[in-house]
Amino acid sequence: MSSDVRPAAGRPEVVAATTRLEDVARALGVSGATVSRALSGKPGVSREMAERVRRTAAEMGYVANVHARTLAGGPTSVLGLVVHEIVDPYFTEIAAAMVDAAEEHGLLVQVCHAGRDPERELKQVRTLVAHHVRAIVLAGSGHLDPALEQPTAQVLQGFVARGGQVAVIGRRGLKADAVLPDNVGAGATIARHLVELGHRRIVVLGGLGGLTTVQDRIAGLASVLDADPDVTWHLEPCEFSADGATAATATALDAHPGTTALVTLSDQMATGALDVLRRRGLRVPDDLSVTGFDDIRIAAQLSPGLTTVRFPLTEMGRKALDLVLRPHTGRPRRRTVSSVLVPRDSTAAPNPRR
Amino acid sequence: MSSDVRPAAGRPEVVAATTRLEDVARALGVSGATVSRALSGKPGVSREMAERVRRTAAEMGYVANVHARTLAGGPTSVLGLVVHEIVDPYFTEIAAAMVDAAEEHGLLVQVCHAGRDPERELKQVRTLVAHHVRAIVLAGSGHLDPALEQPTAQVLQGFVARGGQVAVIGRRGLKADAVLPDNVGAGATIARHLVELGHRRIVVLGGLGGLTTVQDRIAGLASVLDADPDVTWHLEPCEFSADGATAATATALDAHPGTTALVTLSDQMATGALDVLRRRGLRVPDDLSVTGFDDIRIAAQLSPGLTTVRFPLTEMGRKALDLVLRPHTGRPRRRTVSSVLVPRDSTAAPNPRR
DNA sequence: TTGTAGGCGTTATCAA
DNA sequence: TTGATAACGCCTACAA
Repeated sequence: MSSDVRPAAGRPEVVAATTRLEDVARALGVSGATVSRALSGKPGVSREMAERVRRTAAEMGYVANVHARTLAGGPTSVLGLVVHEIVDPYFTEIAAAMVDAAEEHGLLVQVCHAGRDPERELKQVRTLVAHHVRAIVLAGSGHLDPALEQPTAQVLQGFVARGGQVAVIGRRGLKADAVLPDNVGAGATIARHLVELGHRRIVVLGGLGGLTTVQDRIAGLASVLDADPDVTWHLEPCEFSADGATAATATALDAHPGTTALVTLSDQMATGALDVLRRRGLRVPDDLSVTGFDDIRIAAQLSPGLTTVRFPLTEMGRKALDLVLRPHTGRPRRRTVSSVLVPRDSTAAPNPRR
Repeated sequence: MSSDVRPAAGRPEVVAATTRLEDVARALGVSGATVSRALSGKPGVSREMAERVRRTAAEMGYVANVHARTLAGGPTSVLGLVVHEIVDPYFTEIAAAMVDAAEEHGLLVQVCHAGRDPERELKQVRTLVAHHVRAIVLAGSGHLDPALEQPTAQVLQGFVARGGQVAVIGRRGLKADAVLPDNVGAGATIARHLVELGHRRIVVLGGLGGLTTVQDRIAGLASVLDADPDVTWHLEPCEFSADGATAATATALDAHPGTTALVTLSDQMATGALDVLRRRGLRVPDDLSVTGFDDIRIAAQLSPGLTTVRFPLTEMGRKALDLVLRPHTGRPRRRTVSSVLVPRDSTAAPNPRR
């Protein structure tokens, strides 16, 4: 007697067992191989047979077991996405774009949270690899210290070698397909905007954390600010977060009293800075102009509306998915996305009375 | 010769094959069974053996193949989360909490986006079921029309019958473990706050969309407002979104000129309303008080800070994970979470000059 | 305490 | 065009 018979049911089965490939095959009196081929649209099955199989499978409510399929070497329908901070709207918008776009392709996205910790990131990537996801997308700044990226890079390399796809967003250290926001250009844009408004004493919040994004944005700012002999600017060491900005803003205000413009390296940081200014009774932009980066959703809802440089986050997410879904083996492809200045009410010409 | 030997490497392997259980076993000179037991903390392995295995596995960067494990009957390490809108901070915070908490348990979360569309939701749930996720969490309001929920309910029932776990957040129609925000209570809280401030002419934005959350919040508001004979209030039909609020705010202002307080059913809606008021040159709270629901992160960052009722979103996410991870079979468990009034600057006593 | 062997549901490789 | 049959990598009775 075949061992392939489901547990005999003396009484009616309570637990509706999943219908398997075999069940469909037996119902049709054909082999599992045929059903498999028919269902995955592979050649080697007659038109009518394929049709019959499909119909029966549908009637029986058959859904392939993803694990069995993957184990046997079939294609995976899951994508992995690793972000630094899920609650950060910057990543949320990217993630949302990917989840949406993935759905259009019948794919699922596994979201991981690395908290800017290289070790945690490594662990997440390892997990995704173990899940045999079809592709892995890493979103968020890389680290200046290559040693921190090395282990991850190695795991990813193995993943790619085994047919996996990899793409990164906003990360230039890893040798992979990349969607790269022009952070240097964005920095220059912000700096130009402030200089044109007449600001000559500027404080930039940032530099801590060893992130390439931070470095690039600062480099862009410096390229403009350093070129103008009338401008004095200071880099106030600050973590790349709202809380970091809260702390650094207070320090900076005390250390550089003549400042007329405060540049933060992200909209998130700007919210922290605005909080402090409000508590101190300083008016924006009358007393101080403030700027951000990214143009996340809330930038427009803040009051005053935040002047910032927009990166097309949704587009970036979709582009990454696109890269990852269009396999290729040559050298890494790069999609640079540039920023657009979004002037709002948080910047103005410096107040002459100060 | 064992067929279990990896492709002989005449030259150094380029393709780093995944290390398997077997590889770890061989490295230690033990059987796969021992490694399996040691790694999954099962009894039947000596303390020191277990320790050696764990160390070696870690050194070799071994991560179990999820598909093989699941196929062999092991536990699944993936959770499914279906939310209405990923970009909505309400869901983002819940999702973040779940992803984080899941990681602590070595689990991954597959995030799905249903866009408040029952059919799309059904499809997402089906996909998750096909992926044999360990548990499915549905976050977000249910529909007033039970017929819309029925197909999903049925699929979930089959999932549970096969050992799956299900929990919902903020959804009372489905027969499953649930984390239920006290929306009625929150509505009452907001209404009481406004009445106590002295408001007598109030407009509530909401009612469209057929969502239970909306119905409950309105019921809570009504329970207080209707009880006060001095209060006149109107329900302005409005979609449950920021854009909806934008449109409805304009209409409501024109239709009910004497209004002193504008109640929106979510913080998101409040941002839409505030936008309109700002554009119309109306000051909040001097000309009009405005309230929200949920206390999502940006509520505090708006200017004026938004008066709202806080639901502990992070806690709700973790609670749902908790329910889902502590299997049980009896009747559905319910965890009700109550709200707290968060008075900020968007509400004040009505201006007597108006 | 440890090892052996069979099976989980598919896909892929051969034959037929 | 179809059908056996061997992987895929792990878990778990059962044996030792």
